[in-house]
Amino acid sequence: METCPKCSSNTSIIRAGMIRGKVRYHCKSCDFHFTKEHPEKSRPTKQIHTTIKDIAQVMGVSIATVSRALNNKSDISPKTREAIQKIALELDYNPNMFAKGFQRGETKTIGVVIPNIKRPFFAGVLSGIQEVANEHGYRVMICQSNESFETEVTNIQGLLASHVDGLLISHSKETTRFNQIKSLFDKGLPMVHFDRICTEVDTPKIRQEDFGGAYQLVEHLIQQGYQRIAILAGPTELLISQKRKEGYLHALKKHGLEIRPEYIHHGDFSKEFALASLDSWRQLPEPPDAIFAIHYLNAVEIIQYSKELGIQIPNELGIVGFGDEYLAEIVHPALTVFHLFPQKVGEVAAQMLFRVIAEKGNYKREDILVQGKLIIRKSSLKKPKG
Amino acid sequence: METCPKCSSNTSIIRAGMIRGKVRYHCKSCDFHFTKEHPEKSRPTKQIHTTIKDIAQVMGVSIATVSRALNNKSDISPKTREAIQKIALELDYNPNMFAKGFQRGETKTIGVVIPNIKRPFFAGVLSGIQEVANEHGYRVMICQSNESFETEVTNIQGLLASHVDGLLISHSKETTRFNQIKSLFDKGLPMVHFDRICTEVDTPKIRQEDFGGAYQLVEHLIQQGYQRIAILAGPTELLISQKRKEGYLHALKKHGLEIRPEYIHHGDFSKEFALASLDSWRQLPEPPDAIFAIHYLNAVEIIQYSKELGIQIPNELGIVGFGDEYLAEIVHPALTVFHLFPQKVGEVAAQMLFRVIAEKGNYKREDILVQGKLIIRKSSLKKPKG
DNA sequence: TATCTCTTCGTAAACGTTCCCGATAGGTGA
DNA sequence: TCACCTATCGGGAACGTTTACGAAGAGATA
Repeated sequence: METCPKCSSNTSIIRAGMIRGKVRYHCKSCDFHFTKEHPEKSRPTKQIHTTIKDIAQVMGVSIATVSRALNNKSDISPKTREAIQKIALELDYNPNMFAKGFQRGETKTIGVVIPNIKRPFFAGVLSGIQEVANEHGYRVMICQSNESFETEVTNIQGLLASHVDGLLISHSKETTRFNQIKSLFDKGLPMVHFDRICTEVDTPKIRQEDFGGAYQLVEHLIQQGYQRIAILAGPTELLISQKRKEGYLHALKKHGLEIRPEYIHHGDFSKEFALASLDSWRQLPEPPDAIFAIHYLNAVEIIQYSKELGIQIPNELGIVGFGDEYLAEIVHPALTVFHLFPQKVGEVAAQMLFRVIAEKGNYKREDILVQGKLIIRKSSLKKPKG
Repeated sequence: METCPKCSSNTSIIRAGMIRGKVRYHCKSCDFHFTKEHPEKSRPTKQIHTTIKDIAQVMGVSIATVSRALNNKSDISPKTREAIQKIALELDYNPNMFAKGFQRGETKTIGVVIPNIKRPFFAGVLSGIQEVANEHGYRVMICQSNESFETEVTNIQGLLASHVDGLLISHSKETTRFNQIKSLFDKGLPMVHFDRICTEVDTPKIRQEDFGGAYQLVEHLIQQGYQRIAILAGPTELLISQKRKEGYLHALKKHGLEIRPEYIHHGDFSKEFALASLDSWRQLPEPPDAIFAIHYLNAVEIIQYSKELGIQIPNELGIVGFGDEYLAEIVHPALTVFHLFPQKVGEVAAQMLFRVIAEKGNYKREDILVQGKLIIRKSSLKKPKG
């Protein structure tokens, strides 16, 4: 016969069914339900983290005092403060950012959404972001969309669940609907766009000198005496694609050159696309005498392929591109590029985000253009140098 | 005269000093201290996140029920569950991972410590880690040490404060003391080392085929007829440096070639180091006729510099390297490399970490060697191909 | 009707931290 | 001695979530 844990009676106990696999009892005299308990109380889990509670226990003070000591707050005597800090050091305490963030409503973490880490541009951006974030005492959470809209949405969802304090976004190629981030923006989540920006939301935007760079590259080609300049552009939807094409068109117009639609190819940056474009251009009655590739890899691929085909660079064909410096230097002939500063983009973007976070919504929106630099090498030097 | 909020007396109130800028009172009749309160109760902060409490309020049920519904637990009727899930969707709810992690003691976040994101190898590793982490529903927090021991320690400290569930580490060049991670390991924090591993702690280690790759590269050089093979190694402390050198030495020994100390240069992977090494080797009475650079960038730099110096590659000087495929293909002459699979390394490392996490300490430690692949190109082809 | 059963829901504690507010001790000046 | 003061400490609520366990009710069985 069982005993009621409440009134200690053992005469008025009846069985009252099963619950969660255990027998349930009912004490009629005090009207109390209960189950048999199992005497299992082992907590063998090794404790990885020291808490302020541990410190409080050791010191014989309250957790409030420990908190004050560790955060250098007032209302505490220097002696106590130092003693606690010493113990904290000894016990190898470090604060649980989760609990901290949880209670203060901020997590000291920012989220970054990019298409692909492996692309040197984004790796550089990340490096810049990291640096600035570290200076501000923030951690960085990174997600890749792999150019998939769906993944991007899921990623942002995940970052949001982790309660990031802010978001740095560079959209995937696929992304054309922005209701998700629009709603986040409306809710007041600090966000900054960079590179692959989105014009439909009123966030600060960090961009590279796409228009100006393209303009400078094409103008350089024209000054070198090239007349029939083709452009190997990216996907039509991509903003950098549009901007760089605009720079290209503007340079042509400015210098009175004809714009020929057959010289304008849009593609997906793949090697196949680049080579096929070159093939098709060569079959024109008037093939281009220079190519502006908005992606440096395509430019490099064109150079390699031209060598295979026996095309003389830069005399028969001038080539310029956007982007990465190192590879451009290595290829033969070295590639004239408009060099961008990925790390700088990351730094500027992160700094902007921290401004937005600090100013709590009432910031003045601002767009920033990170300057690039024209680097002239042999792939476009038709004239003798000088 | 003030009124005591406890006994409502207003005759026995005396001032009792100041506290936190406010006047303090003392009621003598009920022995109660109090301050004047300021009637400020505004909460204008826009709410970014919906909580289960919000849902519970809307539905008129308890938060426990909401939690059960959203986590597909038992003890709930299908009708209620569906209704709650519908509301949750409408209210755009997503769970606060912080609170969740906080209460369950796990954060669904892993930390990664690497020397530098910008290096293609690590970018590739990260990409692999990300992918596997996503599959497991984990988020990734990344830190760069920038090859600084101090930064590395701080980073790990920070990740720990964020209560990551596990750690993936590739050490900086500087790191020679491992007491920090040793103590973490002893506390039971799941950890996996990759690439720049640490032999002093009994963690699972993911390595690349350093020894085997170096052996294959050098053997290939020997088979091509090169006799005086030099090695451009990295810092002595670095394990990959040691392993690759061992492979080099083993190949020489196996084929009966003399080991010449003057052919072995240790450095910091910098361009200056590579060029200076080539200069110094050329001044030897018997300069090397082939160079094995354990870092592909050094190999590429040697190729470029050799061209400047008018050295014929591969006839006068054969060159082979470790690493990145794309750049190796682009350079002229194309570089023979032992290709590694960074993404694979990341995937394997992450998978291993999740195994460790899942098996809660009682896992069997295992080291994994991620296979590489010898890719022969022109920079080492002395003999006509075939 | 008395006893037993199962389903479904609510209550409350716990996680680690911060912060508001009151408590207490020891002063000072009249 | 009484009114007043300051410095320093503790108690406890709050943050969002999960979960152990009890409550309530309906139905089944005797």
